[in-house]
Amino acid sequence: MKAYCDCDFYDFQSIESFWQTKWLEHKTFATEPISGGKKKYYVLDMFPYPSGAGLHIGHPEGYTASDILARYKRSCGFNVLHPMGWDAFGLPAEQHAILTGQAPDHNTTHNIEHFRQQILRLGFSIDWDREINTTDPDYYRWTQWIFLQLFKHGLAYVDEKPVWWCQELKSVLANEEVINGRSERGNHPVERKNLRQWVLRITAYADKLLENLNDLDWPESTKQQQIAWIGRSEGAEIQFDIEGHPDQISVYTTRCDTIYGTTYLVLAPEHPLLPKIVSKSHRDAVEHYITLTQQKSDLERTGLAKEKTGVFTGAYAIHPLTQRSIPLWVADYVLGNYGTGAVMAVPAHDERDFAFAKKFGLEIISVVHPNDSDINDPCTADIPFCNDGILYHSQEFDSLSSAQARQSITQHLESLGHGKASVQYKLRDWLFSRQRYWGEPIPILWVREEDYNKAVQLPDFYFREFIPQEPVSYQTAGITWVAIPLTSEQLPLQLPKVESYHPSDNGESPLQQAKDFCDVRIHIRTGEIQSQGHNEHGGDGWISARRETNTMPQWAGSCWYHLRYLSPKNTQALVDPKDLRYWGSPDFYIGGAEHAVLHLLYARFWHRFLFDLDIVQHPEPYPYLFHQGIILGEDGSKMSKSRGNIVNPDDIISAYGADALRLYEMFLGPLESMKPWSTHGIEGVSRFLKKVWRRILQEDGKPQNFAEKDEALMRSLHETIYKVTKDIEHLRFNTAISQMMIFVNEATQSPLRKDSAKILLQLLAPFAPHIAEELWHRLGEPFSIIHAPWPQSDPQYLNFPNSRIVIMINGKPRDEMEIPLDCSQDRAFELAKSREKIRPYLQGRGIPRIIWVPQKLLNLVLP
RNA sequence: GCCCAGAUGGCGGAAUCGGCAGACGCGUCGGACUCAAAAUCCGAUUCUCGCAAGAGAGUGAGGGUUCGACCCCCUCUCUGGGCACCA
Repeated sequence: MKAYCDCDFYDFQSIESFWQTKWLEHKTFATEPISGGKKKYYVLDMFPYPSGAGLHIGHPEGYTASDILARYKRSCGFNVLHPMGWDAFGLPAEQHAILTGQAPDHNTTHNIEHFRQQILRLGFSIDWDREINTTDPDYYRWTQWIFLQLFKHGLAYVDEKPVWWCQELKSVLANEEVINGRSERGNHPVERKNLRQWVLRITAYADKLLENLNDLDWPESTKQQQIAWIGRSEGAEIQFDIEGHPDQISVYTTRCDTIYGTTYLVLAPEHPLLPKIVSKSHRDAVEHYITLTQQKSDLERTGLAKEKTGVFTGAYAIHPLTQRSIPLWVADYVLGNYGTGAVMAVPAHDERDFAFAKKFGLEIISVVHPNDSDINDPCTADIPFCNDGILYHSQEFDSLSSAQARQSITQHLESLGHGKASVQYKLRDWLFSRQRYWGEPIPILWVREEDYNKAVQLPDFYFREFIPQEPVSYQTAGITWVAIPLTSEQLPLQLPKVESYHPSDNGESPLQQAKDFCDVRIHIRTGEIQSQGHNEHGGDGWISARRETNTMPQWAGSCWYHLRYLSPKNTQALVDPKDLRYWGSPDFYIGGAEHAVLHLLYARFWHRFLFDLDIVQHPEPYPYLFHQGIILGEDGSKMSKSRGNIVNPDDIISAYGADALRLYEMFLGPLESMKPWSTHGIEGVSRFLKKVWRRILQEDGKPQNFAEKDEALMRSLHETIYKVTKDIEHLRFNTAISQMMIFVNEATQSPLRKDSAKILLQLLAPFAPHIAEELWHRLGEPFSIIHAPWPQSDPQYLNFPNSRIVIMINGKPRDEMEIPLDCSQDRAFELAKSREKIRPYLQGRGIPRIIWVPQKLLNLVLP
């Protein structure tokens, strides 16, 4: 086999495919055994969803950045793990299946193959032996296993609640998947629907997820988004008695300092007490209003048109501190699923209450005024005073600050048995089931309650392994069904074959069609599962069961994939503890900012849960996270089919080569910024690569006759080593490339030693690995360039005896001079005074004030 | 409305412990090579005035601090992202 590609010009096509083949055959980027004792470095990319459209131009951006780091760290002597895999469950493959009738796994396999080929063409230093695929039963077996652990610990339950339903996708969606009343995928309208759903109790982790954010080295904006999404607020729950009624209304408020300004209460239309307390004369109006609200889409209800609506219930509550009677209203500006679904309205100090009170002519009482101004009459003001201030009209709490009053009033209410401090979150539990085919089957069997109760009494009940303390159950058609989890040995629960992938309109999954799969009988002592259709067994120990037919959402597989890369083939555990101890957390995690509250929140939740189970050692999955910026179209707008400004990576690779594409995406600008693509721009880096080629090889492809000495280049070379190294460490790839361009420009006009040329190739190798590897071998060096130790800059070439300083007059640069490094201020002034350009400024002007910054500047400030 | 990020030549972007603004690349202009073109190489390129030497202005707008501000402070405008009746 050839040692290198052996073309006489820079034939990037042949060179790139030559080295890609060689790297693959030699497993050049396979991790070393963990027993080797080397320090580890784990570089993780957000793995792609293998869509039918193939790689887009944004993929190589993040992947090149991580690859530069991976290659650099290898040269620095680290044992590097840089894996790749496929997040392959999800709607598009299923929609393709519906259109073509082909099984989704068929299409998925095809797409993965395409993605892999495209990624291979970019020359990333990936350990392909660790490739994972979330749709592989050997992978999703462990996704199901983690679900069962959640189930066992009471964190997975079934609920029948209004949920987001997308008629177009024929599936429910999580809160996080609904954007402005439309589906995150496909931008279809969504509506509320009551359905039985699996839900994960992520709210139980709200505080942990919030607190741990402090310890993460993440982009601040992403942390802020998660903080906002979790939406913790501290306040008080306050109980209001109802006139002539035994029940109490509990409200939640963060402003209990304004309680003396409460002039009415508002219940959400969904509030369970509403039908009980509404007065006879108002019943029709209230019922009509509730119906009206239910017909409204959520967009109408919470959308931009925020005209307040509502009706009086005819009932009155009693203010717990003043004993005043205050009217009870129902209005849809109060949400049923936040807080207690009821609020105390303080129109003087809340914009929404103010607007409502104005519209319906309700009373406005001001009880807080600003620290530093007179009291305005809030009844005539245009806007309420919503800031903290000083209390008045508040009995014994007058003249307290809002913050003091919140404490005192909460305590006072508590002593009266009318309230207590309370913490609320915006975060809702994670809706975890989908009525789709192409997802992980939920490994649950449903049995009748009476069968369940008998079974759990048995000492040898087979399914005890993942049983929760409180059974999970639901009722339908008068029958109560209880969930029985599969055991570890029964995983993976594989997707059954079905005739049609069409979802139904009624929220049933396509798995429902697979009768043999759904209708089974189980043996409660042996765990044996049979389909109902054949082998009529009957008899002792057998009970009939129905499979859960919902599947998991796409986010499930990506919640723990960072762990599977560590032991991708392990059949005993999701990750081998020995591998986990060695590799730990990813040292670098890069991906798009669009996952700020989806994948990144869900994965933190699952990982933290695994931490609490003692399965992982670090509470957070991704201690260090980076978002690459979006690459826009040449016109500066987002790339899209409709704009016709999409740049296809395959075309670029064919025209300029993978090295040029990699280099260009890194040269475009800071990694984290949004930046527009430019076809002219890539020609610039392509020229640079050709220039490197010509500086190292003659026209016949043989090495140049290198110089014996290149002292003149030494400073530039060592500055380049220094700057490229520092820039890689700080992910400033654009300026690293600039520095290499500067060096090559200088080396083009000056003698160059072979050793210096080799250093240049090493610095270039992480960015443009194919050309670097090719030239490296033409200079007679052994395979592979990444095994050569990273060059060190020699300080003797960076320090000079003299410094060039700027002389300024009144802050304006007028001259410069070279002086010794240790030059004193007086000496510098003497030298400056006598200079021709400076002398005229000083004549007849008295003694200047001198600003002296050693080694930088001398500023003479004239009186 | 609220939160976060940003605004620098014709274009992408450099330069932030407060110390020569415009590195590097693109584009443009001029030149070399060529019969010619491509490729390559050399030079110029923030704006205004000037033949030049040089002078003045200049980092979204306005103010402030400082000997000195793209950088720090205040106010505003615009752009991108997120949240949005969460009491």
